[in-house]
Amino acid sequence: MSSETTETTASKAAEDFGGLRMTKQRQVVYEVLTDLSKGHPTASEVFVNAKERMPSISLATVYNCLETLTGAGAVRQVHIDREATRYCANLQPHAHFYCTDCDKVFDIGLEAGADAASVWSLPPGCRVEEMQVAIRGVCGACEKCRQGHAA
Amino acid sequence: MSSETTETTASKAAEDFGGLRMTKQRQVVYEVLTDLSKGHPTASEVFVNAKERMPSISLATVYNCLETLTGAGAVRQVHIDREATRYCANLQPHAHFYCTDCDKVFDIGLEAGADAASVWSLPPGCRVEEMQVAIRGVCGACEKCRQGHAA
DNA sequence: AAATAATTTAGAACTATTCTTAGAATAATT
DNA sequence: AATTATTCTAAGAATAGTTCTAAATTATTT
Ligand SMILES: [Mn+2]
Ligand SMILES: [Mn+2]
Ligand SMILES: [Zn+2]
Ligand SMILES: [Zn+2]
Repeated sequence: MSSETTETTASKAAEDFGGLRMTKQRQVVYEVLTDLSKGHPTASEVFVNAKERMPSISLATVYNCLETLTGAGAVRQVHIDREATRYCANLQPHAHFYCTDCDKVFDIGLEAGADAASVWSLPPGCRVEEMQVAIRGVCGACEKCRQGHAA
Repeated sequence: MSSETTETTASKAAEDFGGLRMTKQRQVVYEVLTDLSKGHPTASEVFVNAKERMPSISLATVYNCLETLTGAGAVRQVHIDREATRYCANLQPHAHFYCTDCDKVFDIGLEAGADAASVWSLPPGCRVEEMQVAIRGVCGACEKCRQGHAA
């Protein structure tokens, strides 16, 4: 994952994203994302975590960095309804499952060999650039918990 | 446009959505939606059109009606990134294609016999309640237009 | 009709995000 | 190294979409 000669494992990857200048704050934001990626944090959540690592950083900078990293393709935005944008460092094609009970967001991988677009009858001549799949429901843990309460 | 004994074909359907009280303004909002459904209008766009049919209607009421109709399942919200919520009266399961060139939103039907969730490896035990599929790209018309310019 | 409940209206308030501007940091050039 | 040009950050103002509030209107029940 490193590109130069000496690299600590912490300040890894992140530097070769389309000739992006990797500033300290971008590094920090990116690291927060890779660390919390499974949590799909919002900008404010990233801000809280980034501030622990770099107390001087501002919310505006976090927004700037997130936008820059998104533009560079290092990070992806996740939209669930019209809630605050969440961020995800998982670049594999995947869907998002939002549990309406615990408010958590889970990555859902593609079935082996499947193509996400294949089930949709897209009109000929159009060019697909991106696909966002948001599934809302109740996750396994919460579903089990519910059955405990009732029944 | 009447509500009493005689019913025009225009003021159809809309009244039996889960015992919803079909007020004049809900009727108007619903009719705007069925008329402009293919356009996937935003709340403000619905407002503009509703005002033509009922000049007294307010934006707040349009929001209220849209929420009520959504709750009753008469209408569906469409979320494209974090842009303004759009509304769609097409209740068939379908995806949305958003053209980044002309800003239009198109309904994309399921491939015959296909199941939208089947390509995703959902964890066992979870319950799916809704699925929003947003595809962004360039539509056929705009793509053709582009080829005309360049090349 | 009177009382009660639901709905609409107009505008204020709210929230996530974007924009603006000035100054600090960094890079490139001399 | 000093100068210049460029990029980046910080702080707060501005914006857009939406939700909330309270009063007025309309519908329903008693
Ligand atoms: Mn993800
Ligand atoms: Mn639609
Ligand atoms: Zn859950
Ligand atoms: Zn187009």
